[in-house]
Amino acid sequence: MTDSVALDPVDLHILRLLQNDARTTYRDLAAQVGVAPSTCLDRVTRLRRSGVILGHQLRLDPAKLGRGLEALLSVQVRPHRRDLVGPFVERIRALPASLSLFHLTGPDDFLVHVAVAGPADLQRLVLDEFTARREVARVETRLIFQQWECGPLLPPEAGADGARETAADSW
Amino acid sequence: MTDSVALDPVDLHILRLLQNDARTTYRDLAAQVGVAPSTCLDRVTRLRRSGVILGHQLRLDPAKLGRGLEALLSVQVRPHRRDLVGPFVERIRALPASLSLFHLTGPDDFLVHVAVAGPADLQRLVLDEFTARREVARVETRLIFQQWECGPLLPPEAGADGARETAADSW
DNA sequence: CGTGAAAGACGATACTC
DNA sequence: GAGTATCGTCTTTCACG
Repeated sequence: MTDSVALDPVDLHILRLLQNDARTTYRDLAAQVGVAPSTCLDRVTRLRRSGVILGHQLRLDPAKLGRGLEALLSVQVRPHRRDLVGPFVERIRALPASLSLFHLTGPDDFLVHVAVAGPADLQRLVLDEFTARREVARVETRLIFQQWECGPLLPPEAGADGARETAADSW
Repeated sequence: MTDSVALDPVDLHILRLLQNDARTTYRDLAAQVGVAPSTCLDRVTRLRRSGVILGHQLRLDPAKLGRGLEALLSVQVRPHRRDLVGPFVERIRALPASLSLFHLTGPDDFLVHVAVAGPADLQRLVLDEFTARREVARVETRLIFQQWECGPLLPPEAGADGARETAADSW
């Protein structure tokens, strides 16, 4: 289930192109990769079935939707027990302001990425939805100035090596 | 540019459906929304031009690509000057391990979401790409146990209200 | 601004090497 | 596993309401 999947250069090329534009047609894909369209379709189908491709997502601009202020909330849930954590997670996920939620190691248990209309909404969110809950011991709010998506996700060995295995040298 | 865009119920319905599956055909979209396929195409084209829809992205499973370990790195860049911050951002974005990068308020200036093969790679990443740089004053590493994507992003007033304006009451 | 039909393009399958 | 041909379906355009 969580096993790494064997990917050949054709798969990688396809993935790289699809990450630039997930709506590229199989014809264009085939032309750029240098194989037949049916091969592309076959590869993509296989990648979907094997779970490498989880789905297609629409990227929206929060600011254009009237959510110009984004923030990260570090949250301590105490006591950190399953019967409190489960409902907490579901509650946070259901908030319209929530974009994504992380369960982390370290002093703060959760990190919540939220998008709101402005400072007043953020204050209301923190007070009404977080600190108002008994299991929330602490909330630390950090505003997001700017945000960057990074290069396409590719296997570690993709590039030009294969020499290192588990990085057991370099000491 | 960063202005909020006026969206009618048809736009919102389309956005909600496309966020579930960005590859829904205009035909299915039309059937569910209750308008003609060509109208759907027109709306989506308009939403792309107005910048509400930034693009279509492929969601991949990092674990299936041999990147089973994800982490968040809080980074202090000191001194926090433009001539140091700019190159730092570009360097981090270019790392294969980087997924996304945030510039934040608070004691830690940046948060980096990374995906690596395992603990050894994470250690190497922190030592070679972060603490080795002179402008990086501090790095705090937190592992990601689990991660959730939250509900579709929609305008604040979408739902059932319109009563609150700037939340100036409730005190 | 939305609709409906027509033309071109695309995705998916079957067949062949 | 990869390429070619084909059919059914979808996307996209355009004139019209």
